[in-house]
Amino acid sequence: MTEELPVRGRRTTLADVAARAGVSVPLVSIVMRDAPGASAATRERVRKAAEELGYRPDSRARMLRRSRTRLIGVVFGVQHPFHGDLVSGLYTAADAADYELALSAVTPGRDERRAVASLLQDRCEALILLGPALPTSELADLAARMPVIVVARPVRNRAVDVVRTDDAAGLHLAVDHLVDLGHTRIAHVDGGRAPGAAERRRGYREALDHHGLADQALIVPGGLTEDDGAAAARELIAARPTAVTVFNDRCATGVLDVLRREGVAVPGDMSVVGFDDSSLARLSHVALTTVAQDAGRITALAVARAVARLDGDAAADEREQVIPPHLVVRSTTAAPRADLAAAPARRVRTSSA
Amino acid sequence: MTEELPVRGRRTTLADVAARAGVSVPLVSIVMRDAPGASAATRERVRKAAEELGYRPDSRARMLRRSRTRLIGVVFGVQHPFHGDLVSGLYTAADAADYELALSAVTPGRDERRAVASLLQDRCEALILLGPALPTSELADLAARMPVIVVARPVRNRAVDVVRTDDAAGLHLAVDHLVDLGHTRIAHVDGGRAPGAAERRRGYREALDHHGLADQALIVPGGLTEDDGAAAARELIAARPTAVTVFNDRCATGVLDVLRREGVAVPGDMSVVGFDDSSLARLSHVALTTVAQDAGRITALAVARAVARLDGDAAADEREQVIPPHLVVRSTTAAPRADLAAAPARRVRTSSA
DNA sequence: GTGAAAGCGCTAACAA
DNA sequence: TTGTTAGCGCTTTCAC
Repeated sequence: MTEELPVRGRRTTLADVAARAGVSVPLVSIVMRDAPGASAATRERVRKAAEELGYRPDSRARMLRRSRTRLIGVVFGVQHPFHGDLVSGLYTAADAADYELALSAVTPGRDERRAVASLLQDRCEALILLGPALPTSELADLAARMPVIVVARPVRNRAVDVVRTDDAAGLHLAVDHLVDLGHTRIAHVDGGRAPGAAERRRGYREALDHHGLADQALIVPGGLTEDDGAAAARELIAARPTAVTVFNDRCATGVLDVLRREGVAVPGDMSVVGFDDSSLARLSHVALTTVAQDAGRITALAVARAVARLDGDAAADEREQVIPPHLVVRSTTAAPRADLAAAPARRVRTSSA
Repeated sequence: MTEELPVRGRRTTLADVAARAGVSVPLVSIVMRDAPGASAATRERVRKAAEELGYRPDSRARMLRRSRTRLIGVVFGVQHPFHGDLVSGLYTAADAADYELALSAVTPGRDERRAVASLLQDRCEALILLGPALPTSELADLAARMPVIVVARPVRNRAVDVVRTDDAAGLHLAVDHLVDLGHTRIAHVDGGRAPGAAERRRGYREALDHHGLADQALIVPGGLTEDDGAAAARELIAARPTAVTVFNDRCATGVLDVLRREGVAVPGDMSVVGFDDSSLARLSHVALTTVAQDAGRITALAVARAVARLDGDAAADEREQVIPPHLVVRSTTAAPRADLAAAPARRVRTSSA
C-alpha cells in the first residue's frame, strides 16, 4: 500500500528490487514471473521490495530477451464503429490466450501500409487486419513473413487466414424474413465496393431467386454512410418496393431518415432491414431490424487462429472461417399493407395521427 | 525492389545486414539512422543489403538501448466517435514531433486502469488521456511518475496538464446565435455527469443571464447517447421552448428524430443546436447546427505540451489550455415562427405538405 | 570513416 | 533454492 512512488527519472529495474531485497537479479525475475524456483520466504521479501519501489517490468526488455513476444498486431479503422466492437472482443480473446495486443490505427492521414509497418517494427508475431483495403498481393507478401488474419473481408488467397461473417447468408435471413411477412417486391441498397458488399448482393439475388422472385430484383446503388442511404432513399421513393434490405446500419439510418421525412411510413409503407446490429440499430427510437454479426465469436476465432499458426497447430486447417449471422427483428419490418402487397407502386402519404 | 522476403523464422538483424554488406554492425546502425559518420559509398552498399534482406529495425531493442523511447501513450475510448478524430490528430502531431504513439483502448471489458498499466509497461515517456474518468487523485499519482496530459476534461490539479475546449464559451456561441435569430425561450438538454457537461450547463446559464433571459432557463436531463436525447425530446415536446441547445451531437440526433416523428418541425417549430461537429452533424440529411471542437488544434497542443514537459521546456507555463470552439451553422436553426416567439406553449402539428 | 567493446533490462542455462 | 554467466538487437563511447 505504501507504494513510495519514485521520482520522475530513471526507471526502477530488477536490479533495484534485487538490491533492496538482498537477492540476485534472476531470482527477482523468477518471482515477478511467478516461475518455479524460489522459496516462499524469498518471494515474500522480493514482492515487498518491488511494491515499495513501485516496480513495473519493462515489457520491451522482456520481449527482447524472450524468443517470443506474445504480441499480436491489430490494424483497425478509427472511424468505423463496428471496429470498436471488434477491438473490444480481440482484447478479451487475447487476454484469455495470454497474448498482448498492439493497436495501430488507420486514419485519414495514416494509411494501412503505415499502420502495418509500425506493427512490424514492434515485432508482432501475427497480424489481425480489420476490413483491410490492401490489395491481395500485399496481404500475401505480408503472410509470407508472419501469420495474417483478415477479418470481415473475403480474400481469395491461401496464404492468409480469413474470419468473416457469412454475408450472403445474412441476406438470405433478411429476405426470408420479409417474404415470410408477405413481401414480394424487395429492393436492395448495396455497398458498392466496400468489403462484403459483393457477397451481400449475391445473397440478395440468390434469396430472391430461391423464392421465385428473381424478376423482382432491384438493386439501388448505396454505400457505407448515412448520406449514401439518404441518396438511395430518393430512388426507393420513386420505385416503391414494399421492403428493402440495406448494406449496413449506417446506410439504413440514412434511408430511414429520408423515407420518414418524405412521408413514407416505416414499416407501414416500407419495411427496412439493416446489417451489423451496430449501436445505431439498437437505439430505441430507431429500433432497426438488422442482421447481426457475431463480433465476440469472430474475434475469438481470429485470435485462436493466430495463436494456432504461431504454435504450429492446425497448419493444414481450413483457411477461411465463415460465421453465420443471425437476424434481430425490431420495429422496422412488418407485413406489407394489403393495398401495397400486390398493387403496383402508387404515391402514399400517411397522416401520423 | 527485389526484396527477397525472408522466410518466417528468425528476424533479420543488423548483424545480418552487416555481414551481407561486409561492414561492422555499428556502421549499419549509423546508416539506418541517417546519422553522420559513414561514407556515401558505404551508405549505398548498406542500404542495398538491408533492402535485399527486407530488414526492419527492431523498435524494442532500439528503445531499450536509447535512454529515450520517444513514445507517447494514448488512452482512448473505442466507442466514442470523437476520440477517433482526436486519435487521428494525435498521430499527425506526434509524427511531426518525431514521436511514436502507443494506443491503449478502453472497452466495456477493459477499464482505464488496465489501459494505463499496459502503457506503463511499454515505457511510454508521457501519457495523453482522452476524456478519462479516473479520479483526480489517481491522475495526480500518475503525474508524479511522468507527464500526464488530460484532453477534453477539466481537472483541478496542478500536477496534470489539461487541453480542452472552452465548453462554456461553446454554449455562449450557441445561445447568442439563437438569441440573434429571435429566440427567447431556449432550453438545454444536458450531459449529466459526462466530462464537460457541468461547464456546458454553466455556459448555458451564463449566456441566458447575459441576455436577461435567466428566468427562462430550462434544463432537461439528457446524456451522451441518442437514447438520452430521445427521452429528453419528450420533455421538450411538453415544455415547448422555441429552441434547444443539446449536450452533444449524438444526443441532439436523438432529440431531432423524436421531434420530427412527433410532428414538431425543425427548425420551423423548434431550433436545435448540437456540440462536437461530429460526422453525424455533417450528414447532409441531418445538417445539424453545432458547436465545433477544434480537434486538430487540441491534439497539436496536447502533443506539444507532452514534448515540452519531456524536454524540460515551459515547465512553469499554464497548466490548462482552453481552446475556443466555433459555431457551424447548418439547417436546424432558424428564426422562431411569429406565433411561437412570444406566445406560451401550445400543441402544434405540422402537415409536411 | 570504420571497428571493437560495453551495456540498456530482462530471462535462459547452468553451476553451486 | 540461489547466484553466475551469457546474450536478445540495438546504440554509444572510444580507439584506430
